[in-house]
Amino acid sequence: MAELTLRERKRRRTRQAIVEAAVGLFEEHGYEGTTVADIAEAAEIGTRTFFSYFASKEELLFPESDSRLAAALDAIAARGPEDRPADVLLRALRDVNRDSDEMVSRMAALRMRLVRSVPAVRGRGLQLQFDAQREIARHLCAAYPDELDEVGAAALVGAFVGAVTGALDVLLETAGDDPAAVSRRLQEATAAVLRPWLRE
Amino acid sequence: MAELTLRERKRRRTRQAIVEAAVGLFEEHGYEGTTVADIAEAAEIGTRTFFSYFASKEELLFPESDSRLAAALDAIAARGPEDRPADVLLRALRDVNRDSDEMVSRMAALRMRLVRSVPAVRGRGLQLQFDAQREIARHLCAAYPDELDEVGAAALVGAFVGAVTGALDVLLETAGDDPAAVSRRLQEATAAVLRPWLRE
DNA sequence: TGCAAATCTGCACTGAGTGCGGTTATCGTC
DNA sequence: GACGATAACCGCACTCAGTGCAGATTTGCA
Repeated sequence: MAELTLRERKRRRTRQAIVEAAVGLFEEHGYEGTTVADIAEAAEIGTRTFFSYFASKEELLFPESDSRLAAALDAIAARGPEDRPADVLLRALRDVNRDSDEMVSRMAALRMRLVRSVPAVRGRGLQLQFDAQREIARHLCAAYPDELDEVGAAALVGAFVGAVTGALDVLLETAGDDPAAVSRRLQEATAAVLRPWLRE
Repeated sequence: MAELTLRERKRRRTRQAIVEAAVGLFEEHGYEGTTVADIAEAAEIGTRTFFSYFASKEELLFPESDSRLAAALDAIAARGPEDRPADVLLRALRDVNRDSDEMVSRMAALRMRLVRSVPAVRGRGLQLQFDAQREIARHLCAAYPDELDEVGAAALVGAFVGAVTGALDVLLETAGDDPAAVSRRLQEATAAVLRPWLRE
């Protein structure tokens, strides 16, 4: 079943070791207080080798951004015949957030903290999000060729994602760290803002 | 009237020289093909001095982001008694875009091209936009204390800015470089997406 | 004129990231 | 099990962005 060659298994183990070393060091000394050389040493690899696993120091923090995008695309693909584009999008965003109930993980919590505190990490995060948005818009446009053109789809997706991102930003600033409460208030706030679209 | 000390005049002149040198070099060799040392040499200053004018190479490209934010805040401050939050925001976004009819300038055109082609520049641009968004939301919330809480305001602003940004991204990809046409189609697309808010 | 403050700049440094080349480990095959 | 191909590892020397410092120069102001 696990048809993994030794090479691949080893590579995964090393990759995991790098991530764990990095998470530990980031928690201890902060992102900017940790050099790639530190991480490499802790993971027992050469500094040069680090860059054959991750293209940059930031990349380390965004390994599964693809899986969140995939979840959103799945939600579009699995749309029902009654669904309007806005319904599909809202479900997609919920699915993505549900997936991130793995938010309990150390990695995800750390990433969220760093996105909010380290400019370089925030820039990278926003960039990835923006790229994902574009991809989602493309698929949504393809799913509703009669109702949306490319520009309209991009605007719609941008509006939804922007609302969620903006609300989440403020929520994390004010609310405590209780993930359930944050999730609930996020649902409330976005539902309130997006209501004009959903009833009609 | 121009009560500028010699020091300040000189400093402005140098700053302008840096910008012009950089724009020329970026157009000729691309952003990543131009080093800070190249820019400094072309502007006839020491490399070290560059960093006393701009904190980083990217900063060079976003000098007046403050003025666009100010335009948006002005629009909020100048709201009429009949205006709903969404109306104010729409006008704010229009004002910001109108200001950027200085888009004819070399600098702005170059920036737009680089934002779309150079990851580091895009990251920085998105980050500045996000920060501006937060500031706008704060003011909007203060202007409508009965209707918006902080989270709701952030969600609303995020939705509007996200719609415009998403639409503009696709537009610039597909449409030609005619600024008037882009501007018109942008208005159409965002108006279509945001319609649910504006009639009610 | 003269003193204080701001500015300019070279120098030495750190840290991210790349290209190259040699070494070692793994793979598939015989 | 041996063997050639391939992939991974990793040191070295390099480029570039950015910082701290300290000395020289210029400007502001009394």
